[in-house]
Amino acid sequence: MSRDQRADDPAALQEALGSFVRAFGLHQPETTPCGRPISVSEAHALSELEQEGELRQVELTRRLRLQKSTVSRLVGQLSSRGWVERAPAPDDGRGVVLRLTPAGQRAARNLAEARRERFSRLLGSIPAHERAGVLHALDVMVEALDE
Amino acid sequence: MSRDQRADDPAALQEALGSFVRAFGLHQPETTPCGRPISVSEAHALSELEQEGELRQVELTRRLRLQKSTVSRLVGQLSSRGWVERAPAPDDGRGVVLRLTPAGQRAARNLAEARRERFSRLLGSIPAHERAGVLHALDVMVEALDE
DNA sequence: ACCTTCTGGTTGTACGGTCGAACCATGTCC
DNA sequence: GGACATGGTTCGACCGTACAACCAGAAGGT
Repeated sequence: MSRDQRADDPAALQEALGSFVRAFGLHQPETTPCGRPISVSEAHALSELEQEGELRQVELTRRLRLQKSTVSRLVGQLSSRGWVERAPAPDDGRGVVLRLTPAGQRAARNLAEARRERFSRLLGSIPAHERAGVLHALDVMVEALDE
Repeated sequence: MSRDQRADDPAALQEALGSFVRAFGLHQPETTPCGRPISVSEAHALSELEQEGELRQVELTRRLRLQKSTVSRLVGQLSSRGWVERAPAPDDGRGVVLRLTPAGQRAARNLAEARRERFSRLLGSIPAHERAGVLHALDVMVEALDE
């Protein structure tokens, strides 16, 4: 099948993506694909917080694309694990600022390490000269999905 | 961070993939990304059955990467919607052979159509000069996963 | 033949992530 | 200052999934 024909057959893309999602275990969101006893959403939250240092809860909601109620509970779980601190936002009396505790930073690093191993294997299966293109393509798709 | 550094960092891949999964709404498995009142797993099951015509239940379990109990219930739901028929396997007294009913075939076609539209819109949001690259990147990833 | 083990399916139970709605407090705008 | 919008929390419900127990049929060895 030629390249142009494939571009006109979006179902093939869905097929491939569906297989990918299942192969990665993403259909079971309560365990991370890396085998850690932590949910996918929690892992993403940890990752965002580690990267940003501080994050407004509403911003986390936006990035995770969840309802605010869900994020509230999610943060509550992370907090009761001792991984996240909530502080009142200095510039907005309604807001909450989230930050990782030292224990949370350790957890995030451990998680990142497990993730790194898992994805190293996947990345290793991608020819080196294709890697940048794959990453760029995923960025492009996310951007497209936001419109 | 330069492009090459990023390309060799598995965390970047995870980042990109995580964003994509969330942007696509896959973190909410009880509604299909196409906005249909049908779960992602049901959609996949329908798709597999449409493609294969007939499928042993155990084979569906394998393809969907679910537990057999989950698939049993899943099939029960599709059956009570009148979309799937169960018949005893001719060569194995334990087995169950699944097949789409006419209504199920219609549902599968409708679903495929909705999916097509969704992906067409997605493709439409991707700058034309990026499309070939994105399609190619997806191919590469699927290939990498099959190893 | 018989016993054991494996395999495909079903049912019961529990868990957990997500949403929507109701509600409160605070910010914003006319 | 009143109306509306925004950030968070809590409550209730839904649903997909796993695990375990169980049953029935197949497979293989003695």
